[in-house]
Amino acid sequence: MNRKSRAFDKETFFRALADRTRLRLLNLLRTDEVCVCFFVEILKTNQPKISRHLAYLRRAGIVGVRREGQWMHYRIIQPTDPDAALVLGEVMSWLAKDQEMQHDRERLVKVCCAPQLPVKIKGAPRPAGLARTA
Amino acid sequence: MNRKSRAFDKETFFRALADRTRLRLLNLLRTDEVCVCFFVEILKTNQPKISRHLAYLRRAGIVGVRREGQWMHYRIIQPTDPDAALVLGEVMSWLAKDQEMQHDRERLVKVCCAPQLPVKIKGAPRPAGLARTA
DNA sequence: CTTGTATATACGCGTATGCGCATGTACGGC
DNA sequence: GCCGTACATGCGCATACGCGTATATACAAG
Repeated sequence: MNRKSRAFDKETFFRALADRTRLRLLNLLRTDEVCVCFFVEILKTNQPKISRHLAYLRRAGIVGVRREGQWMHYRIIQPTDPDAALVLGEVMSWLAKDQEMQHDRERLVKVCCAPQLPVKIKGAPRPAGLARTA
Repeated sequence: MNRKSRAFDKETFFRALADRTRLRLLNLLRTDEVCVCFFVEILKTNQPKISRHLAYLRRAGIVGVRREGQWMHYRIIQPTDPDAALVLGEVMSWLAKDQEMQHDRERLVKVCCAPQLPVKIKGAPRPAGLARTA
């Protein structure tokens, strides 16, 4: 094996997509990197749950992370396997048509574009280019 | 709900793809309908295992069945959700590039085009248009 | 109606998965 | 050094999954 695992694991890839919470996370990542605390706020769940699902997506080679101080910014990355990347692209477009997914994104825009962030994430760095993608 | 379930279940769909045995079954179905007994022969496993995985794929809306006497012919069907159909198409092309999958198909061609079928499936109806797709 | 073949399903088991809760780790500010 | 915040991970539990074995169902032939 090289730095990456030798053959892209299709089972792990699809299993990563086979969970509603993970699909909702991916949907929120469609256009921006997003900080963990926003996921917690938008999906209205506890933080360990979010972190574990993000870790799963990371192990599957679907998302990457960037640290900024104490905040972790997650983003979608191109899977090493180009066919996986193709499939993932289709999946993302699919998600964009889902009603619950659209609702999630509206909430994300509303929260992070508001003049005041909610108390629980008062200092968090906001996603960059959201408003026009709703 | 109508005849079909109202909203296509993405979780079930992806979970159906998150298993190597099921991916191998789909790969063997890429160009033809195939009878259960051939799966048992090609994947070299027991029959209940095959039937259960096929049932899973059927519940996920990915394959359909046709009865011919005592034989059951499985085939890939278009998922009711057009985006699922798109994704499935990409996945099938992806499988076509996988080495183990290619090997499976070679074995299928070799078995079903041989002058004599193996003893265990001596009377089984063979898939139709295989030889040129190998 | 009985037997044989092809396929589906029930059962029991070991293991994996997702969860909430508690704790560990990494960073910033003092 | 200390403490507080953001995030990750360990633990215990309930549930789901895949498996092999045994059994049930559906059809064909006699």
